[in-house]
Amino acid sequence: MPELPEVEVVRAGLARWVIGARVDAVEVLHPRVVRWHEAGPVDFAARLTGAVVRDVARRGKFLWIELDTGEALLAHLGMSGQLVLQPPGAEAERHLRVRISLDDGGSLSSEARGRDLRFVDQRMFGGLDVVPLVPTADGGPGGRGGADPGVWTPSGPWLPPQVAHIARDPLDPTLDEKALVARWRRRRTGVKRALLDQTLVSGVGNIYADEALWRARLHYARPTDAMTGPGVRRLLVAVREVMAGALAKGGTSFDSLYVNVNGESGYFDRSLAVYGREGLPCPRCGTPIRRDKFMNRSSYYCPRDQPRPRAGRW
DNA sequence: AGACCAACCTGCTGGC
DNA sequence: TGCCAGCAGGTTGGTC
Repeated sequence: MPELPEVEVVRAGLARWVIGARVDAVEVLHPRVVRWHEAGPVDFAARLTGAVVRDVARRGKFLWIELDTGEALLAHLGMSGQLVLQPPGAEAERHLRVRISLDDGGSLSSEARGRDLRFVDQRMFGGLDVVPLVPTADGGPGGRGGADPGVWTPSGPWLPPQVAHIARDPLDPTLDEKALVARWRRRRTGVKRALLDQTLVSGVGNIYADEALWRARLHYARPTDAMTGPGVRRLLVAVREVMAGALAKGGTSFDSLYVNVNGESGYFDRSLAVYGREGLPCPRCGTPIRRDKFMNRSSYYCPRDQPRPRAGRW
């Protein structure tokens, strides 16, 4: 479900409300959600209990809460995960998996005082872990530490080991665009596969890939190695435009499965040009949007603006 | 090394 | 009403 804009909205919400809070108690209601923590749920809870939140960082679709213990609570939302703040007495969500009780010691704003941080996840493709933060060669998380969505306030030069292979995202000012373009053109694959490859550029998922390809007027199967440098850069501009637009509207929600930390939906779904719009007119030319099965999922595109690839450089 | 796909889960919708 | 196929915003690990 959540792609970069949705994860960033969650990260910023957490940064706003939980920095300075102390973990009072941890309850793991479904062990599968902490399956990445090899030492098990009891150790998971013990490592968190008593820790104080220092910052909230992100790279691609991974986010982590930095703790004063030198470790971090790492989270990935998978397809259906949510991190929400609730009053402790609030009724348990149907798919509540982990409850983390926070105690602010009186230092937080009243809205966050004595809240639960809850991990809710229907399908459990997502999960939580408690991990060490290790120094990295590439100089920092690439995530954003501020409370405003997308505002660049870099955290320290360390990462959870599980995140080391994830590339920087298109909105990251320290993204090495020249190197990305070079890697992109060396790939021998289709342009949508490349967009979805988190080790090449991170944060792009099925929705924003289709939307960016529509903006750039590219068919999903266009070969990466036939693209020119300016062609790759044009596509990156389109990705940035779509993501920035989504961020400004609080992300994309088709239903209650995607919400921010306060349980509110974003409304970028109203701005989507092609995703989920099979048969509806292309906003640019009116041609009915088509849906193809591709990579075991759906690809939406305008058959007129995004014709199937032909030979030649572009 | 790089490309590609099945598997991991639950729940909802639509067709028969 | 029931059953079943198909589908959903992601990542991983395995094969080739």
